[in-house]
Amino acid sequence: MYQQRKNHLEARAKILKALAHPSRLFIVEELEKAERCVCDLTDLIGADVSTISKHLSVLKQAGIVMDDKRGNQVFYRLRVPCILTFFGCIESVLEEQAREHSALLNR
Amino acid sequence: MYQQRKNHLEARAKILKALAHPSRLFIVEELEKAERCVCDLTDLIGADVSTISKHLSVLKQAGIVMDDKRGNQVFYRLRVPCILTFFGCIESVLEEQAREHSALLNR
DNA sequence: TGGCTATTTGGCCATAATGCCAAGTAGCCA
DNA sequence: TGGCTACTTGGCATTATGGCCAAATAGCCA
Repeated sequence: MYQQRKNHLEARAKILKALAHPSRLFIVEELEKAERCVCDLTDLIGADVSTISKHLSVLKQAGIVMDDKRGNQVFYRLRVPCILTFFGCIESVLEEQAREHSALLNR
Repeated sequence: MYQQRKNHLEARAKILKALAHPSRLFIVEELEKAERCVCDLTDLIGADVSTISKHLSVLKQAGIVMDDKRGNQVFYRLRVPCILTFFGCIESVLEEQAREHSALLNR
């Protein structure tokens, strides 16, 4: 595997890794609707604030979200608009799995 | 967070997690071109066969690839055709990062 | 300034992921 | 059958992740 390709794959993997957590997916879905402060997301998810803050840091690190401090709140929003279409593919994996599963049941 | 939504997010996260590794991304890209046996992928990636086999098992577990034993070789191929468009979005995250980076440099 | 709220960071523990080697399984072919 | 190749699985060490609590930081407002 050439080094350049390897670097590229690592960069992609990093982004996918950042998305690969239920709470972070939830955050991304919420941010598709509107920007949110950490406190909103914390309430919605129901984990410790520090946990949510760390999730947001992972998403920010990966370039998926950006933050904006206003007063003593920090608002987060998506940096890129395409995450939705992105998920379309994951859905089709899930549907395929469902089909497979029901095919097994109906045998 | 409702239980149903939580389950759905967990299912999505599982798929993303399966993709979130350089070698597994490489495998998916190779399988976009054509089916491959484990030995081909092992040569291309240059890790231990057992490592590749485990990566393939992760992808299979996630419903991304399927296998087909022919003779004493096992051929893998993609189960879903959309992975490419999927990556388009990751690319735009990467491009955005690059823009950001060069903006910082040129300041 | 002091107290309050919002957020981040450090520390710690439990659990999961990665990768190698070694051992096991399965199919071919002489 | 025996030996070879292809692959998978178990075991183990190392490292990364996820979550909480506690402490630190930052901005408001009285």
